[in-house]
Amino acid sequence: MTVDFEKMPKQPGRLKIQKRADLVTEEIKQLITQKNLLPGAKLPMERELQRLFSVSKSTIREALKSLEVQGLITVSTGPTGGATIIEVPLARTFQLLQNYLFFKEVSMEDIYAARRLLEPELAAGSVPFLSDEQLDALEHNIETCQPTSQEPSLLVRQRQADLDFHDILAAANPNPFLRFACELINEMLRRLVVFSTQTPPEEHTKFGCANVKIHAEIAKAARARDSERVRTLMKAHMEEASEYVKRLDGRLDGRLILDSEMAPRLRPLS
Amino acid sequence: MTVDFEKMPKQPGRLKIQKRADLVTEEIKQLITQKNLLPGAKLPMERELQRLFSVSKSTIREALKSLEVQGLITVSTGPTGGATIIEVPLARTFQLLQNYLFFKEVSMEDIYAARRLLEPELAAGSVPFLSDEQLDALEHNIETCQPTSQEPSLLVRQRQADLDFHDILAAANPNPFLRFACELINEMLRRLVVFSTQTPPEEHTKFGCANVKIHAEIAKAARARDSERVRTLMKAHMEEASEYVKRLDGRLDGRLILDSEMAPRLRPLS
DNA sequence: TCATTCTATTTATCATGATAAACCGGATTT
DNA sequence: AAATCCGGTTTATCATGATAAATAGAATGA
Repeated sequence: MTVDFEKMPKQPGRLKIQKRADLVTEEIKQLITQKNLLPGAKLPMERELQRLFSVSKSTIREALKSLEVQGLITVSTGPTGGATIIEVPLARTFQLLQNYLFFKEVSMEDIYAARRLLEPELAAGSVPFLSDEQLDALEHNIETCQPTSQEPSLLVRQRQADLDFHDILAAANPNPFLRFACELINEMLRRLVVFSTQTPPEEHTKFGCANVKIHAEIAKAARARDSERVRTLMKAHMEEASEYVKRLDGRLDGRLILDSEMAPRLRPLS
Repeated sequence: MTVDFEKMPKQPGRLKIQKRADLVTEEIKQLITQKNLLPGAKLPMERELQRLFSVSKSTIREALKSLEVQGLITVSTGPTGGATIIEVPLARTFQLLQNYLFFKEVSMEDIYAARRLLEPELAAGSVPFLSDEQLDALEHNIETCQPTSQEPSLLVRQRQADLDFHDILAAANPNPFLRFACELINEMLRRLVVFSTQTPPEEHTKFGCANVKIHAEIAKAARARDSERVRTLMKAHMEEASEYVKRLDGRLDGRLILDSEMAPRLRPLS
């Protein structure tokens, strides 16, 4: 169990010497993989981990911090406290991914190029798996989305609710990878899209109305379990939305996402 | 600049009290966003950061470790050492993403469902931007892929090279989001696919031959700058590959990716 | 029964070194 | 000119507490 700290003094080759904390992090990861530790399982307490890997307090704390940042554990105080394995939260993954995209200058067109391809397939694939509650939620969401006012804050809320519709569909899809991709796109649109303040609010309202209309059709087709119609409608929806966003001068706000922004993410669904 | 450490003693609401190290991490991130610090820029040295945020050595070290794990900085020793901002490496992002997918049981079909949608569009979009070097690389890659032997290790290498073909195409695409999605898929296939040892090697060879054949056609169409033909060919390629992988009983090895596995990732292309 | 208080446990953060290792740049030697 | 050595700087890791805060569970009281 103890780590073999072979540090060759001058390794001119590729692999750089890892820090002890990173080695310990890897050891713990291997432990998780090998012993098939599931979310909820607890790691030994700090003092024991120190003994286990023969490292000091600071080193084990850095290793735990690493795992915490990666979203693999949470650490709590008190008796029965310590590190608990958790399923990596989607929000955390999104944040880490956003770090990557921060340096890339992703445009709205870039996102929609992928969204156009994925969403129709996602929606069609979800249809057979939509529960009655989810179908209700889709219909209820449409009501919430009904554009009534042109107040700026309401327009933002409306766009949020609009994305919730797509998240409900995503939640029902059995393909975790496709689901993740679409949830990621939704999250990016939700958090990073900013519209030019110059565009007239009427345009926004028109956009909202168009969305509500096609969402209603999609919900109806979903209720009828007509996957192919859902696919067709969603395809049209994506084309249309893509055009609107372009006209409304939607841009992505390129910035790093902070943990503190992630907290209020707790929508009713999953 | 100093952090306001308002810790309300009992906040029954949602947002949990963040640790100092995490607050400092956020402060530094905001610094990066606000001052538009580019890769290569250096943060102040540890001692100064301690003063700047009024925290102890351990806390600032945890904050820096957090940023390091997120791939936003590297830390080096010596004079002119300290934290340097870097572009988040793709490999790091892939690793963090794999942490998320580790708990999700993604199947081969799941990956290919997305790949079928994305790859044809990616390839078509890359065609106008392929440099002569990249076109050469595509053609050269086909030669390397030529299945000659049925030795197991060679079969693995062949599959790797096969994926390199797709990475070359991805590298030329101007859409960073689409590019990332496809590179991620390639990386997952490269690292996590395991085939049943029972399937006869002839099948693998047949798979390899089919790939070489269609790759050659794609390369030819790319050389002719025929985007639409590339799209059509790639679509067929994806359908075919999907079938082969199913027949060869390809599975995804669900495990956590370790940093030490990431080191040898340095292919010739960007 | 239910709510409150107490207490032991464990992490969070700070403090303060000490030693080792890596590293840049300049001086020295070959 | 090139290789080597050396000194000062900075991080890496360890050591060893001390105090504070959170928490689970037991003890207590209405």
